[in-house]
This record gives sequence, C-alpha cells and structure tokens, in this order.
Amino acid sequence: MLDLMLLRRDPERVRRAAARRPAGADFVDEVVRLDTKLRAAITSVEQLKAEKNALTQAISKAADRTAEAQRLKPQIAALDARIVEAGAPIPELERQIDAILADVPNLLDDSVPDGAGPDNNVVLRVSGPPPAFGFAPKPHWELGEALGIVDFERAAKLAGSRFAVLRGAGARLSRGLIDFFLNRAIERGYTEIVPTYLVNRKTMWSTGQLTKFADAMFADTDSDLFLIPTAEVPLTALHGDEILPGENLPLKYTAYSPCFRKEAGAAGKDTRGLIRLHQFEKVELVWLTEPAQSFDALESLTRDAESLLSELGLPHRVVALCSADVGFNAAKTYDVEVWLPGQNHYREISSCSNCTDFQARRAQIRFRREAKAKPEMVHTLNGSGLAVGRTLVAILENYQQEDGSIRVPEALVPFVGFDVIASPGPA
RNA sequence: GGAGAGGUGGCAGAGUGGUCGAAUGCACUCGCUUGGAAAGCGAGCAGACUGUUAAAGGUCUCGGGAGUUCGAAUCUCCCCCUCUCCGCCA
Repeated sequence: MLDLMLLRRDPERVRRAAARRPAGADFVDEVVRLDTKLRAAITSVEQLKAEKNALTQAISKAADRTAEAQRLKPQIAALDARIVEAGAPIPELERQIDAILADVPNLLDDSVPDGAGPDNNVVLRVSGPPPAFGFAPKPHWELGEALGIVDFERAAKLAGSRFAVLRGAGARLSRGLIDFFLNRAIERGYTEIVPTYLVNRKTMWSTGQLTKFADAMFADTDSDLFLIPTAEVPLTALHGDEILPGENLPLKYTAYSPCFRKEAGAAGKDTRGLIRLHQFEKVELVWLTEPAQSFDALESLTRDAESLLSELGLPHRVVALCSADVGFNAAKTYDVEVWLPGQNHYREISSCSNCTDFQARRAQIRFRREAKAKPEMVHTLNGSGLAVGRTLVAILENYQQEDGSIRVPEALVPFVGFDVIASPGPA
C-alpha cells in the first residue's frame, strides 16, 4: 500500500512514479480529492466532539451531577446530531480511498529500466556460456520419465493436470536440494523458520497477495484459510503488527515450504514438465531492513540466490525487470534465470524483489531507530533460494549424458548420497 | 467434538459507570550518586490521526464490531482469539 501521507504532501512525485507502470497514475487525483473531503469531515467532527467532551466533563465535575446532566442534555443532544451529520460521509470516503489504494501497485525505483514487456528486461550479467552438447539435449520431462523418477501420469490420476510425482532418485534429489539450499542460507546468516503453510485472509492481504489482480489461490472457504503460494507470505508477515528494535535489523529469514498456486491466468502456458505446477517446493529468503539499506540488501540477496546456481555448476544470468514486468509489491526486481539446454532458453528460477515499505505498511511491520524514536516502516525483500522443482529441471537438462543418465552436481553429492542417476532407484 | 476460564501498555497485573490512556511492579531511557558498578533517589516511557517553524492543544484506541448512557476498560449483544480439563488423534 502506498503512503497516503506521501500522496498528500507530494502528489506530483507519486503521479510521476506511478505513470511508469501499466496501471498508470489516474488514481492520484481521485485519492487527493477524496482525501481532502475526508480530512475536512474529520476535522469538523473532532471539533464538535471536543465541545461535547467539555460538557460531559462539566457534568462529572459538578456538585450535583444529575441536575447538571439535566441542564446540559439539550446542548449535548444538539451536538450529537451535528456530529452524526458531519461524520456521515466519513465511512464511505474511507472505503473508497482504501479500495483504490489497496489495488495500486508499489512505486518503481528510479533505477528500474523502462519497457513495455519482458523483451525490455536488461541482462546484467551472465555466468558463462551455456555448455555445448555433443548430442541433442532432451527436455527434462523426457529424461525424467525415461528414468522413472518423474511421473506425470500417476500424478494426474491422483490430482489432475499440473501435478507431478517424484520417485526414487528424483524424490531424493528434491529433498537433497532443499537441505543444500537451507544449509547454505544458514551459513550466510539466515535464520531458518518452519512457517505455517496455511494463513488467514489478513495475512494474505498484508503481503499484497490478495488484490483484484491476483490469480485465485487455493483456499478453504469454510475456515477462510489460504494455502500459501510462497513462503514469502508467512516469513514477511511474521513480524506484522510489531515494532522491532532498530539494532535487530536486518532480519534474514529462510524457510522451506510447499507452494500452491491455481495458475488461473496461465492456461496453455508451460503445460509440459515440472516448470509450472499447482504444487511445488521452494526455499525462500526474506529480509527486513532499515529503509536506507534495502537496495544494498537486494544486491546481497540476489548474490545469495546466484551463488547456489554457481555452486551447482548451472549456467545462469541475472536480468533487471523493466517497468512493465515488475510485480505488484516490488519497487525493483532482479530475476535469476537458469539455462535449460533441453528447451534452449533461460528460465526464471529466482525472483528477487525489494518491496520497500509497501508490504510493511500493509502488514504494519515497524522499527524504532532509538529507544524513544518514532516508529518507522521497515523495508521487506524476498527471493527464492531457490525453486526446487525448477532446479531439478535444470540439473536434469544440464547434467544429462548421451545415454540418458544424469550426473549429480558435485556439491550436491553429499546431500543425496549418489553421483549419477541411471535408474529410478533404489539408487 | 464436550465443558469451563479469560483477552488491559514491552511484560506482569490493578481497575465493575465520571476527575482513567489507565494504579503498582518489572523492563527500558536520561540525570544524580559512585573510583567503577549494583543498590538508592529524581524524571521520562503506548500507538494512530490532527495541528504547529517547533510546541501547546484536539480526536480516537483497554481483542474486533454494534448498542445502552450526558458519560463505558467497566453494563448488554454478536464475532474473533487464547488458555485449562475431558474425548479423539499425526
């Protein structure tokens, strides 16, 4: 949520920044108009209430309260009527302002490149040339099914399309990756969390997932609980409605979690393979920082994600998302993309975002610089470190050999207990 | 699932209709004291909005919402949450 104060004080600045988004800046004038009316109404109500409170106080201080109450009743009743009248427009004005602001995306950072779509994203660095193969590399779904370690047919039987079952060495590879990712995060100073995988509506709203733009999430309407689409939600909201001591910042959290997404807007996209499923595994990285540190933190967070790919020997690159591609919550986003030789393109494997104070304001995550200082909003950042399924895809495709077997990246061998996958197992 | 208890400031915990944004204790901040510390003493210490150069001042908040009343932390109703006991269970 944008800062209404900023909108009041400097609507021109908000207008300029918001205009860079496809959503545009039309809301600015409307919000300013509504807010001006709202504040006028509030001011008059408060003045009238002050008058009424003075009379009420007079009663409580009177020698004969009953008599004084009788005497002042008509005046108080008159004030009550005026309070009701002056306050009548307030709920509707607040509702309108909230409804507008709730769906306005975060303001982009100045460093975000302009662009109309993914083609305008800027490649910042490339880890190295993609490896050359002495044969035609296969896509991971062919490799995985031939080895018997990925089973789409039985997953469809169990749950439908966009699900996969891992078997034997595939399952162990997935589990080993989770362990590897978590260990590396801990080594880099992250605190591991086992969060809830279901969250309530308020939590989901507070991290910006519940907007009119959001694809529907899996939910239990009976209890009004939502399956998390990413551990970003519980990790970011962990300190919601709290005021943190400034010296505790930055806070760095990591968590493994399953992620559930309906993918309602992705019909027909990535229908084969493990790329886009209703259920997948991910290790998430989240930072809470002081405002001045958040953009340095974004660089650091992105390096953390990249380092995992480097250690696994997976070719990758980092791109800065352009103005049209940065998501609702973020002021700036770097995507880390891994090379998939079986499909001959780069594919997002981690999306690292600085959400500045946007989620913090929704979730009310604040900090105090010093003991008596006024609370300020923290900045929140998140990124995958990494998406487990997509890493598994990258390993299958990059480490495939001509006979269809898969070498296990050296760094991962201690975590999975074998160095080649030639059959489903026992491996 | 059954029965009961309870939600007050960072924590503990008073407060059952007015002078209560709220006693007291702990924690915390500053000062005094001290060679230094502890103890002791003094002062401060909730958040939001409004207002102002800054302030003063004002409004709201005692889980959330609605109501009774001139006046609600306190009374009534609804909702949410937590805890205890019993049952069941990974």
